[in-house]
Amino acid sequence: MEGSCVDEALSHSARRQQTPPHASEAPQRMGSGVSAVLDPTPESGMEAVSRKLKLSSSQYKGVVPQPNGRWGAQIYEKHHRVWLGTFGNEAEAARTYDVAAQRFRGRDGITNFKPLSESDDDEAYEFSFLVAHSKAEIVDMLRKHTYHDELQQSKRAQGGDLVVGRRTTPRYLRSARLMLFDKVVTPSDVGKLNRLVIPKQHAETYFPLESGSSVASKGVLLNFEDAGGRVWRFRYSYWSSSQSFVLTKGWSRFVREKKLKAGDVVSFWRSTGPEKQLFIDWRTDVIASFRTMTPPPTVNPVPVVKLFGVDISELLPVNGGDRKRGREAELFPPSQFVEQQFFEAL
DNA sequence: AAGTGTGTTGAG
DNA sequence: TCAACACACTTG
Repeated sequence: MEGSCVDEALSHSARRQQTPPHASEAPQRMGSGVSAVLDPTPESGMEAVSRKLKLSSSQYKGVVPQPNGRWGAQIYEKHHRVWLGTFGNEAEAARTYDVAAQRFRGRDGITNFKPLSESDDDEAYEFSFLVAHSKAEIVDMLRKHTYHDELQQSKRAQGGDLVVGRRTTPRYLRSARLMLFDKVVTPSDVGKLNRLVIPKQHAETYFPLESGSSVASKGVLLNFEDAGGRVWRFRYSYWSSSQSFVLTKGWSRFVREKKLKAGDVVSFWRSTGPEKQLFIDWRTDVIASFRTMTPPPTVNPVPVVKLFGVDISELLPVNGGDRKRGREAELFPPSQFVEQQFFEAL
């Protein structure tokens, strides 16, 4: 079987991109794999013996015709073909390939249709589901045609409501998280102004305030949970004088306690669940720590140990960045950020 | 017999 | 990396 090498570490890097480009349109073509375009004569029994039936190739990537008119799906990795099963219809085989492509090649793997899930949330969820399983497991589901069911089932299993009490929510959320945006903090973001400027485009997209309303000028209080499960509350408002969106009250405390420096990166996340809970995380300025470190520098500033239950500590330098994050690292929740770190580390 | 997936090759 | 093709092997 070719499935033996399937479980190696992910081979390709994935770039973070909100909307991966689609593969070209794939207009439906009916019919079986047997090309009969100009020969509608039904093959009956014996003619097939002498006639060499030409299999019509698939319009879909990763899909190959089978002699009986069905379709096979396959993906290549490391010189080897990984067989993904056979299917009665071409598009189904193509979707199967797509799933494998995402699992094997990351978010930006070329696909026939993806993203199928129209909502970002769904897509984020599906991706975390993929990464949470080994390649072999995914391939197995695909071959047995149970992938979709298992995905749904896992959604259902997660589906329970997270009761948000007055306190912190459970720090280990199972639900997938969607990265909203990163910001490299400027000197003024960590300086005396006690505010963080949210780039306008991101502010309007992710933290909309009714423009001109009193709410906008007075601001609203937003809660963000950090990797350690601690909740930070910031005032978020619009400063008309500078025409900018800012986090004010509460921000300086975050800067102080996290020892944020200019050049560090703050990232914002949102849970994909119905609660739309917000998260904040930060990481050190990779370039700066690269410069100041004495021993062979670590590539990864976040000493993530586990990724969706998969121990990747051997793949990542554990000595971490130059500033400690303590036990927070162990508690770092599943997230696309982690996925990116993971992919990029390989 | 029907269906599946591998061996192999050559193109890109 | 990818699909085309032939055919051995498996399954019902």
